[in-house]
Amino acid sequence: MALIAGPTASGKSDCAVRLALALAERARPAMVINADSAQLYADLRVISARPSPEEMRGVQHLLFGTWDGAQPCSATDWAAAARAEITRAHGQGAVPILVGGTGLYIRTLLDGIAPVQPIDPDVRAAVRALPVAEAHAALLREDPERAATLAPADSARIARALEVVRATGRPLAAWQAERSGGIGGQIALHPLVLLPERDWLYTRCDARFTQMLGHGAIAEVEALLARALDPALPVMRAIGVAEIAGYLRGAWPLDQAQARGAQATRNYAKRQLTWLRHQTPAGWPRINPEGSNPLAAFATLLRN
RNA sequence: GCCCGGGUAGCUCAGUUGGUAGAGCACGUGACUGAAAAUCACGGUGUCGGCGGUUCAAUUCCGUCCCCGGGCA
Repeated sequence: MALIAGPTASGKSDCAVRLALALAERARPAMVINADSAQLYADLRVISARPSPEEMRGVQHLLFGTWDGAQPCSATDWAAAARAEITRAHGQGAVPILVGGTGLYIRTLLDGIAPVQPIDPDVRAAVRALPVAEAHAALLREDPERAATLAPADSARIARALEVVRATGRPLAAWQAERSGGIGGQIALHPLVLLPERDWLYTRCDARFTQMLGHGAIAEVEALLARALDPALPVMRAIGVAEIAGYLRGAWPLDQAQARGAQATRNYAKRQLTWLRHQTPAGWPRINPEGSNPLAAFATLLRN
């Protein structure tokens, strides 16, 4: 299995397609599997920069736009879906090529994750309805050990820790002592991390968001808003949704929406770079995609 | 030309009854175990428009000049 990880706008989709075509030339079928938490959703074609049929160049692409926005996709959900596709590819003698920028998804697939059972929806709803300060206070009582390790403003992690103790009766740390579901030990992994230079990447982030606005992003967000989904859902929090929604409701002009969207894209790209630099095994090769040939990193895979 | 208001961090602005300054955002660095395009933590931003004067000490007071906005002519 090949893995191409990189921040937004780093050109990783194109790398994946080129690798797939190179493999096909050597009579080895290959398919691209999405490891991006936004490109997964059917509602986010333009705004997530999902590759177009032309960009796919005849290479089979899986898990792109296959998830309905009304349904949140957790890291475990994605890992299960990816595992199934990888198994099927291997069964066909094909090489799966994972592409994406969602570090937690990739880590969950390879290393597994704490086997916490699904949380009771009522418990989850109650916890998420709490203001952070109250949730933190509750966590100090119910799981003081975990509370001590979290910043009092870290709403997402505090809510997670709290829903886990409440729904399972065990603190999160107890669950996290174990990891399950990882396939990293069972596959031959050929990873590549794209670490572009900052200015180059930011310029591309800006250009990309501007381009989206001219290619149907506004209509796409309009259609998404018309579904009247829970604003807390992952689809609703994708970059560009809030920015364009503000324009549609008249809160700010289009150029503002563009500036905000580009800004959010850059901020996100920075977070991804930090993740990729430090959360990824040191042994994984890293390259600057600007001006270097990514296929060189897959020499052994292409030789076999 | 005259009268107001304003010139402080990359941006928007606060502030100092005279002891060389601060928020948000941007930016940088980092964290990351079932929402991760999420959620956080930390960090420095600096000729306080220029030049003079008063003062032990001026970003702050005074003078003058420049620039921006508004009004009057």
